[in-house]
Order: sequence, then C-alpha cells, then structure tokens
Amino acid sequence: MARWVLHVDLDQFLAAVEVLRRPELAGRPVVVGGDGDVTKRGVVSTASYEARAFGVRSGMPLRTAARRCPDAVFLPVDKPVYEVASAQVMATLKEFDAVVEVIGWDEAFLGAVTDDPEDLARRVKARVLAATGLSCGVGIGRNKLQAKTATGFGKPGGIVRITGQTWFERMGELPPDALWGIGSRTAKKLAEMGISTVRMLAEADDAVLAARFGPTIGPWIGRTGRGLDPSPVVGDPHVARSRSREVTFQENLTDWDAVRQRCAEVARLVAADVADDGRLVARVGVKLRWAPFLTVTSARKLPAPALDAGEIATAALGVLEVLGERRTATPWPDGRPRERHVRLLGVRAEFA
DNA sequence: TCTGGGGTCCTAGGACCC
DNA sequence: TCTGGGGTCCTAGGACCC
Repeated sequence: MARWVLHVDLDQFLAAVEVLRRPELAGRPVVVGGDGDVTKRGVVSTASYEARAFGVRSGMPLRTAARRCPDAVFLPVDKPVYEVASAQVMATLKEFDAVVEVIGWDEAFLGAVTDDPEDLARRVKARVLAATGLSCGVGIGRNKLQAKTATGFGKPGGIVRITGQTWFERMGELPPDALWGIGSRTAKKLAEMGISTVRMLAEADDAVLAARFGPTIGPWIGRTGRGLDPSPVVGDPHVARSRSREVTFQENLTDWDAVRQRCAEVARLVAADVADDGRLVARVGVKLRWAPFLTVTSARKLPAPALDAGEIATAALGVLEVLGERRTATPWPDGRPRERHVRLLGVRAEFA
C-alpha cells in the first residue's frame, strides 16, 4: 500500500450548478459573472465549455465576453447556491477513507493510502456525480503539486497520474508559469535570468534563486520546478486569518465625503461578518483603487483587539484618511497632476 | 466600454531596543 | 563625529490563487 494524493476539481463548477437547476441551459454557452448584466463593471467567474469555445475565459470583463459570445446566457453569481452545492460535494468526499483538504468551492485534495489510486479516483467521480449531479476531474500524484498539475491534463472530467517519473516528460518543456504558484511576474523575472522552461528551473541553483526571490520563495520555486512539494494534505477545518468586503463602483466616486460614507458602510458589513465569526479583530485595513486602476492599501493595528462595529468603522475611516492624504501625492503616469477618483473601496479585518 | 471579489503568504525596510 | 550586530514589531505592497 502506498500514499497517494488525489486532486478533485469540479468541471465548470458555477456554470454546472446553474445548468443543474435550469436543465434547459444544457449544451448552451453559459457565462456566470458579476450580476449578470453585461453593461456593468464585472468579470467572468466561470464560463461553460460551450462559451469557452468562443474564447470566453475566467477573469475576462463581462463586456468582452458578451462581444465574443453574444448568444451566451449571462447569469449573476449566486454565492449561497454554490456554497450549498460545494458543501454537498465536500461531504461526499469525506465519506471516503482519506484525509480531505478543501481548497476552494470546487477543489479538494484527498490524501489516501491505496495500491490503486485510479480505482479510487473512479469511485470518487462516480459518487460525486451520483450525490450531486456534478462532474469532476481527478489528478493523481505523490504530492499535492503533482496531483494538482495532473488534473490540468485531464480536463474535463479525466483521470491523470503524474509522479516523479513522469514529471519532466509532461512539464519539462513548458514555461515556468505553467506551474501552480508561479505566475506571470515570477516567470518574467525567471526569463530575465535565462530560465524559460520548467526543466531549466529544476536545474537552477537554489542559492541563485534565493538571492533573486528571497530565502523562502527562492528555494520553493526551485522545488516546484522539480515537482517536489513537502506540504501535507491537512484535513483540519480551515481557520480564516481575515474577513474582507470590497466594492467596485459602477461610476467612480469623485467626492471624498462620499468615499468616507461608503467606507463606513463597507466597514459595518465587515463588522457584521466578523460578529458572526465571533472572533476579535486585531488590525483593520483599507484598500483603494484610484481610477483608472492604481491600487493602494493601508492597515492599522487596533489599540486593543475589538469586536465592536463602531470601533472597526472608526479605525477604517482613520486608515482611509491616511490613504486620502496621499491622494494628491500619487503621481499620474503622464505627470499632469489632477484629482484622483475612486474606483474601488475595500475594508479588511484581520483576526487576533 | 478594459481589468470582480475574497483570500493567503512573503518580503523589505523603518523604528526601536539591547 | 562615527556608527557594530542582532532581534522584534510594524506597515506597505508584491504575488499568487480560486
């Protein structure tokens, strides 16, 4: 018997849940995002495979998606419904003799001891489908990185195994940002160092990576290139570090008093979330996005951990003023000074 | 008519202390 | 007038993920 990691990933999760409750949508391009109004600011959360065929992708502005696929059905994000569906899936996974680590609405790792991980994967797929009507893919590996990577090669709905033996034949010639945890910024820096493939990254000197990316991230990037991942599958319930709310305004706010007022409102929403959690807040942060798209953040430790909504709102307003005072000092790309307008406002509470 | 919302973790640098 | 080394706490922001 050997230790294996399975990565379970639901196919087009949000779109699939919408099709489940509206079967007449099956086979049609479905796009879930924002409040479903393509004339408003918002992005695609999930596109069905039919919509993806038109070039619609997650993260794409809804307007762009509507241009690419005008006949798609555009639906608003209905969070409570997806949370229920997700909980059903995760409860189903926990029926298996495995450690289950939930990493999102539509993804989980299973740590299991078995001689036939493919058989386990087939049973997981079948039981999830029977219990929820949802289809999933399963990646198999000796660690979480290999399993997560494998899932990507089987989409949609496949079962793929990657181990140390097959890591380089699948990943070796791909660019580093094909790796989980390495994005475009890091890939660009790696390219500047002459590292343009996963294999080259795997062969890079840890000391060189540490000098460029820091003592923790540097060696971690190297390990990732080699397909190594010592992190265990953790079944404990996740304990949130923070709670936040943010809002993008349909029209930028031009009046600072209006910004203050919205900040107080958002802070009270966060305070209500935090009150549900029943945990004390140690720090309060504010995020501002100046138009056109420049994001700044600031945070402040509370004098003492608190739960009171008024205290959280007062702290948020204090932090907001710090950002506001910097507003005229924030240069524009063209160097011409003028008033900054506010596109987004967010408030975050960090737990003690 | 560009570019959501909710998270996590790490780094760098300054303040401050011994 | 010059100026060590280590440690901790704090803030701003970078990067990435779903």
